[in-house]
Amino acid sequence: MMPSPIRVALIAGDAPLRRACAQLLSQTPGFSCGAAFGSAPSALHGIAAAAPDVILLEMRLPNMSGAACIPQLKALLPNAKVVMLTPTCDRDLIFEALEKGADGCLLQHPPLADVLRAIQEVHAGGAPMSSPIARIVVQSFQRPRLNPAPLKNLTPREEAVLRCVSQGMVNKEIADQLQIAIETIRGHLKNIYAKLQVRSRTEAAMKYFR
Amino acid sequence: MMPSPIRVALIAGDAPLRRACAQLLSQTPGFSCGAAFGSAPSALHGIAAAAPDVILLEMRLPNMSGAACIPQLKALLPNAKVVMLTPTCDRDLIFEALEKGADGCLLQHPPLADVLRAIQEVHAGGAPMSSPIARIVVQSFQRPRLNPAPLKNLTPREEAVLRCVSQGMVNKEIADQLQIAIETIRGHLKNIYAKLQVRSRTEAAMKYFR
DNA sequence: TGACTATCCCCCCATTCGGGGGGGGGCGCC
DNA sequence: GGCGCCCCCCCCCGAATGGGGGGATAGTCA
Repeated sequence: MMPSPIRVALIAGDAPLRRACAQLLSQTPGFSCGAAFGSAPSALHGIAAAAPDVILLEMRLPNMSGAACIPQLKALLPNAKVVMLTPTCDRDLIFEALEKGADGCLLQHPPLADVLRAIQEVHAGGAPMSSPIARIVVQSFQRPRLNPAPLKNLTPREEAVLRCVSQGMVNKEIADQLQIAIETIRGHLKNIYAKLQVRSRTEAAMKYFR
Repeated sequence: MMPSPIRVALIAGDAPLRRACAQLLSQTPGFSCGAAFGSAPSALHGIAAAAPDVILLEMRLPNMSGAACIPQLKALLPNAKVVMLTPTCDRDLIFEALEKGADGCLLQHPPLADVLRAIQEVHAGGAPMSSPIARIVVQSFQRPRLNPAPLKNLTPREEAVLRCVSQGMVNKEIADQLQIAIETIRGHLKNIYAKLQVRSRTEAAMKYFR
């Protein structure tokens, strides 16, 4: 028996892209193109009726960032998955989209065939990303390793103190925890502030946990 | 003309897994299994000689977290790509690996065939991830939006104050910035502490930004 | 040996902070 | 009109904080 096709909605300002996707989806078994919109407002008005499983959303829409309307789409269709189509590998665009709730992110330029696999993948609970985008996303996790560098000149003891500070402990509690005098804590803190170029424990804690 | 095969090194404590991978790699055109190690120390000693393009690294190694030796591997072989094999979708394991510099992350249990595609992908500059892992990674970007929920009971003004606090400002600076009296800041802070169940600005800042 | 650093401890002092009161004005809802 | 909430301002007080000194010990390294 045939599984019911995945209903896909398209939101893209780029008319050729929209037509190409719609045609591809209509012609491929297992997929159906429920609706296609050229702008965010028209999509927000009409998409609920289409009840798509997956929404293909172009990043650059007229008058509006594609990412900006993800929350509204999710509000209308909490179970729909949103796959972004981005023209470039701009980090900010990608991160904005992911933060707003995108479930996947594809480069819209290259082989449209990948779109079909991505739709299946996102519908199955995955998070399809084009290779360069996945790379950017993964690298964003490594960035935090560039930060510890500046605070690597902290001595082990100072780091321990800072860790306590970043947990919200007051000096007395830190002294207690580390089994040293409170005056020592204050001494370490002075050094930490100097090395981190900050003026307060809160600032230091934020630098530590960025 | 035949492109030179991708040289792969294996580091896995799980002997059956290691054997299965090695066999698969040896038998598949375009791949070669340059070396296989059962532990981190043996790998760190012998892997340079193998000069692999891609390193398959099991997360759970005897005596050592697999992620922990990524930096050393990268130091020995700066151009090698590291693909982690994880037995579970444990968020902490995954994030640790990515932070230490892993270039990809696969579930080791299911179809080993994916491994071949992942190796090609990572070698081509991508960041292969199994679906559930990609999903976790993507969701981690949305976490920042899930956090504001608990502190959603903050009034707009309180949130503004807290944002300033989390930037390390002292009360006077906040009062300045928001153009209100310092006493008002202190008032807002009292409410913030009560709502967030904390006792200090540092604790509040950490809750706001964790 | 001396220079250097990490760790630990102590002093003083002005400022800030946290916690406890007390107000007033505005806005929306029942 | 009352009631609750938000935003704003003020008081007091003790404790914590930050910033400035000082010094002791031990280990490393050249």
